[in-house]
Amino acid sequence: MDRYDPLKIEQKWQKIWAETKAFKAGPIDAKTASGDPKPKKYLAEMFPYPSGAGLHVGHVRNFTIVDVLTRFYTQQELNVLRPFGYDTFGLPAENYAIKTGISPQEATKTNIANFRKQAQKLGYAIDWDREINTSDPEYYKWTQWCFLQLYKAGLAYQKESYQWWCPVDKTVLANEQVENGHCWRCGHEVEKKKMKQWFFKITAYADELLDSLDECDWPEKIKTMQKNWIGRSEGATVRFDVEGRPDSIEVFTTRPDTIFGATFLVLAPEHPLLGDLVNDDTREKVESYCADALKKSEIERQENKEKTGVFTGSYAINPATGAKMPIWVSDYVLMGYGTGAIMAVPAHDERDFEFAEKFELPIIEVVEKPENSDDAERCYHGEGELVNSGQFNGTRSEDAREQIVAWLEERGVGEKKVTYKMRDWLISRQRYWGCPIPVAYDKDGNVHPIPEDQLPVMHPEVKDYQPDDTGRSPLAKAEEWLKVTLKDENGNDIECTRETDTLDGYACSSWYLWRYTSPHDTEAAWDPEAIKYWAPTDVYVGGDHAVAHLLYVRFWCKFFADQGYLPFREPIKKLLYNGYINAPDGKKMSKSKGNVIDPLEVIESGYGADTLRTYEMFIGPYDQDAAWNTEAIGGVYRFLNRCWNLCFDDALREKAGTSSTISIRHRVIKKVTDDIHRCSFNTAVAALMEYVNELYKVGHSRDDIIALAKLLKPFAPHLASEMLEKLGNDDIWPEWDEKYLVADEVELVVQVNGKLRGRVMVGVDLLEDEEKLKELAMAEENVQRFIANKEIRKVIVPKGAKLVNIVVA
RNA sequence: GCCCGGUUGGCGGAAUUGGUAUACGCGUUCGACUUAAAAUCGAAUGGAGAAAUCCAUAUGAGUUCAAGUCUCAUACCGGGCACCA
Repeated sequence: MDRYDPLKIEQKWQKIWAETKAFKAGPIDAKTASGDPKPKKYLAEMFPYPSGAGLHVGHVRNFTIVDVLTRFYTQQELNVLRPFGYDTFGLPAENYAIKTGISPQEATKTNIANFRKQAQKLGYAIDWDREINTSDPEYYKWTQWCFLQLYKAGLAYQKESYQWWCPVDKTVLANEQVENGHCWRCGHEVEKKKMKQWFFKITAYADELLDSLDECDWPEKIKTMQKNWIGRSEGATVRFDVEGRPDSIEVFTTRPDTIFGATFLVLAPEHPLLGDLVNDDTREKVESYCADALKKSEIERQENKEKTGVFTGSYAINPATGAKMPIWVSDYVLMGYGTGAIMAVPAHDERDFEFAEKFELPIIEVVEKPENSDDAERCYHGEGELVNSGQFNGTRSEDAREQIVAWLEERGVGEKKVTYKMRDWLISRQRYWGCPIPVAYDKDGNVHPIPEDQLPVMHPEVKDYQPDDTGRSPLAKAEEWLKVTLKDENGNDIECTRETDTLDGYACSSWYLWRYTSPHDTEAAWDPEAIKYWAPTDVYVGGDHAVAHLLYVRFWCKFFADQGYLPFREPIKKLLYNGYINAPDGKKMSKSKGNVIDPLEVIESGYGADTLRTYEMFIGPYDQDAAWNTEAIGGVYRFLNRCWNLCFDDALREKAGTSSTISIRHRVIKKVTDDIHRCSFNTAVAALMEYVNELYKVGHSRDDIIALAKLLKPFAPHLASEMLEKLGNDDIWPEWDEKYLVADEVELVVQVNGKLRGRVMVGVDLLEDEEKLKELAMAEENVQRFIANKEIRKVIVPKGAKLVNIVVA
């Protein structure tokens, strides 16, 4: 007998799969044997950024989950689409180019080739004819087309404002790319810089993005994160007249019920009206305060939570009370949220309270604290009856909210308003290695979109990829490329200069799931027929981008549905968010710590891809983090060896027929099928191990081994293929028959007062006979010891539990 | 601070609907094979106890015939958000 030699058989099957294009998705009009349209499954992982370091064990976990499901559904004879691609635009390739002089195009090509080779070594069931790459002009031509559709619909627009700027990467960043005040790529502290930039109006879909989360079969954790990110809050805007001036200041509040307690206003340092509110005494102080606030990094603003601020010199009038309210400026009010101005109610808001205490401003209680509430609380922000609130005294604060807004509306000084924390998506990047934004500007600075028939706008060749502090990307150095002649509506030439910024990489990944359905279409971004059949994606697997990518795809989906390009409004039916694999020491793997496990090394050390794949599925629940265990992987290798021996070792085969295994076979078929359906991959592998252990003990038939190979195939496809070849069998997913799952006799558990006291074997036919079960249970020897001479209060026989509980006094 | 998760043997974890806690794997121990070792195969393995049995799912209460699972409180660990008015 040959020994199990994973490297040999894996090479053999990978070659066969590549040559036969074994995982090519079926046509969209595929039919079943009975002539009905063939049901489809569309599965994908979050496509990787192909770094120079190659695949890591995290990729392997992510891709293997998709692979197990892909092979499972394929074996069930569904029409399965499982494509693969590369998210190739981005900073690492560009920084590499700066360092080495190797162009991003070159480096990307090399890295893709490496990733492809590695993915093939893992035996993934990928339809390789559908490979895509976001930096391929054939792909980004259509990214630019998407941009133009958003532009035409008014959802791509330019705005000059303060933006997050990373001084190291020398580019602006979206809110979603700033983590705790630091750049998500290089980790450097970000700054605010006033620039004119392109945005996508994701806020236009804020409500739908929030509401339709309910339809998504996604982890609650991710849905909650998205809900918090969108941050919808209902309240009102109220206008406060400025004393002695024609201006009024608009504020946003979620607590209009507390307006009688508003004793001062606070404006953000960036507020445009500030200049008008200062007088000769205060001008200098306010200006220097604002200048300081703008200079401070967001980190500094957050670290120092002690309230600071300056009085502007002006007063506003409270529209509810008519009282005079000083207007202050402070950096605890943010320009980007609401109106950039607040009415301060120190009696009922922690931050306003702190501010009022520090600057000795009046505090007026307007909501009565219930008697049973916590006394330690210095300012009460719960609900209660209104006091000091004129005609609203005695009203519950919950009810007063509506009533007071209605009253303000009547008087024309306020109205209901909903605000969101989510801002529009900033998409300009001052970098070379991104998708060029397909617009140009005439000499007056007017925007002219590049006509669709002139796409793609390709990258110019440049020698120097180094960005600088000018706020213009390296594309600005390609003088010839910059010039473009466009036509106006009368057909006259307009001399224009191209946009030099590139698109945020997240734009490229916002539509790739649809491109996969017709990846080589030269007429459209995606083929309407293909999209109708394949999309939306049935299962999408990844472990990152909870609020960035996963929000952006949903936004684009809704937009293109509105434009008539997509027949659905949610792009991903089921999302599996997998956990990380940490180093054996439990810490994050990182090059600098030297604790990185290289999957290719694991394979080539002799374990092979099947062991690696199966181990990563067995390591724990897919959605939890796990630590690599260099010894435990040996257990999985031993298991696959035992599978091999069952099939190829003649000595073991002789044990066949010594026992009937039909019941355990049907039980494992059911268990593994159920477990894969509920994505409990670790217990599916455990069930297979248990099955093999049993077969070793009691012997086995040929059918037992066929079932084993079929059930094993999603996890260890090479080994399973080798086994099925030897057995001369297909790989169609086995079915179980309920009638084999019930044994003739079952063990009845007997409890006395809930404690296990005895076991009785009873015939299956007796399970329905409650009286007989009670009788048998009470007759058991050990049970007798516990119930003799005791009053029996109750005997419980739960349905289907194979258990009797005797309750005695 | 607020919002989510989580806490089960020496370790990773299982227990899907409230019904036999600790499946499966690692590690450890013993045995077989071997001159020996590795590999492989077999057995044992929550704690205490000679045994009957008792005690164990972070801690404390509660509901129930029955709780790892449900309820309340506390502690600890992880994640997300964080001056969002």
